[in-house]
Amino acid sequence: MTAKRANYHHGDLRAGLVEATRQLVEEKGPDRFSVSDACRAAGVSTAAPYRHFNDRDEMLLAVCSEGMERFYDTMSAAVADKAPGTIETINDLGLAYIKFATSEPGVFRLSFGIAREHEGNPEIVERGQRIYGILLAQVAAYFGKPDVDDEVLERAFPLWTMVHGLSFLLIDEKITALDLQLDIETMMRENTRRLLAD
Amino acid sequence: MTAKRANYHHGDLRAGLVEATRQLVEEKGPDRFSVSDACRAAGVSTAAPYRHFNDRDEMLLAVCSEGMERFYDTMSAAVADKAPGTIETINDLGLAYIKFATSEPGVFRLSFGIAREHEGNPEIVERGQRIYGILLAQVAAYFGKPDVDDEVLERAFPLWTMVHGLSFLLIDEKITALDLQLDIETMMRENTRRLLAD
DNA sequence: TGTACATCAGTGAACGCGCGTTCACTGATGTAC
DNA sequence: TGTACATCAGTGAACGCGCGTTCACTGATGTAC
Repeated sequence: MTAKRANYHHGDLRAGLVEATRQLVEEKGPDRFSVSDACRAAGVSTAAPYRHFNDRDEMLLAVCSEGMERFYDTMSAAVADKAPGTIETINDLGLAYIKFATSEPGVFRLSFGIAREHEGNPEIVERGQRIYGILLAQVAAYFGKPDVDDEVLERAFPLWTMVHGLSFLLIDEKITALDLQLDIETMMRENTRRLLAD
Repeated sequence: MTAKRANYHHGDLRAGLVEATRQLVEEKGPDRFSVSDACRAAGVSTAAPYRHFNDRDEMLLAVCSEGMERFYDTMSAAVADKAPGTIETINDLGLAYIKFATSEPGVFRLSFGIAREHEGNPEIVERGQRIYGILLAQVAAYFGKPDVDDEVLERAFPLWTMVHGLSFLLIDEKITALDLQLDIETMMRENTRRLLAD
């Protein structure tokens, strides 16, 4: 009874639902997530979310948004305290990208994959830009440029495609399916170097 | 009435349903496809597919399998009649990959993205290997190797990650979302070259 | 400090919907005689 | 060539299910007096 009384008001149901949603997105993928599942996980009635979200999609949006913030923090941390604009630092940034993708594939998909629903959402777009900005700044530093110019954009982009492609190949298990033996770290180091060469 | 009578037996409903499924996969994505939708599109009752498929997933599997065959043909055609093992040919192969992904994003996702359902399906795995084999053969030729050895595997893989990543960035519209101006062909040519250099 | 009251987060039941799949059936077609 | 019959691809109705969302409600909490 005390338990029941204590739970009538949840405390922070919004956060609880976002966390439940995040976990379900990881378990089942963004498309298989259901509001009912999240309610079950959070231990509330199926009507409860509508005090905090307009609809199902807003719940996913919240997970996406928080996920991207976490992604930004991870990426920032990967370059903090390191010599800016070196191949090693840029490579570490790429490895951080891949690590996030493989440790939170559901959130990664939601943020960097199909996002029909959030397409053009300015908050999401802005977060994406800030994350990409970390790479741009490093590549600018590598080429000794004070600003991000066209050359920096041209040289940074292929680095993104490589870690992005590798992330998807890993989380979609293509590498194990094709039974490819490869040392990700070595592969990354060599090819980050190649992509930055002339 | 003639029409009705003519349609009672469909002729080739299996093919009709696969094509309807393929179109729906393109329109809505593999996850939003429904059997009912496909039946509506093919103009048959919802029970009809079960004469040709065991369940919903087998319909998607058929689309995936046929899609991969088409993908293989496209990739083969991209290198046929071209000097094997040159940067240009390898680059053309990459461009063909990207072109397939962008022209049939639904099928591409079904074949090269999340494929939980078809994971480990030997037919699908074999088709994947054959497709990747085209690249491996070209890279072996580039390095003047008679067979695919470890070095070939190491050098081919980053080429795959690049086109794979670029494909997803294109079909998920990350490039337009971040408002990146870039010439795909130039970007590809330069970086295929870089990835094949020492 | 104690009481009355406004607020509003969560309930529980219900809604209409589209889904995947099953079922007994029907009628077009091909084949044997 | 004409007829009887077996085959089996497609029908139409129904099933149980879980979904997203709405609704009038309830009861815990904070605040004014």
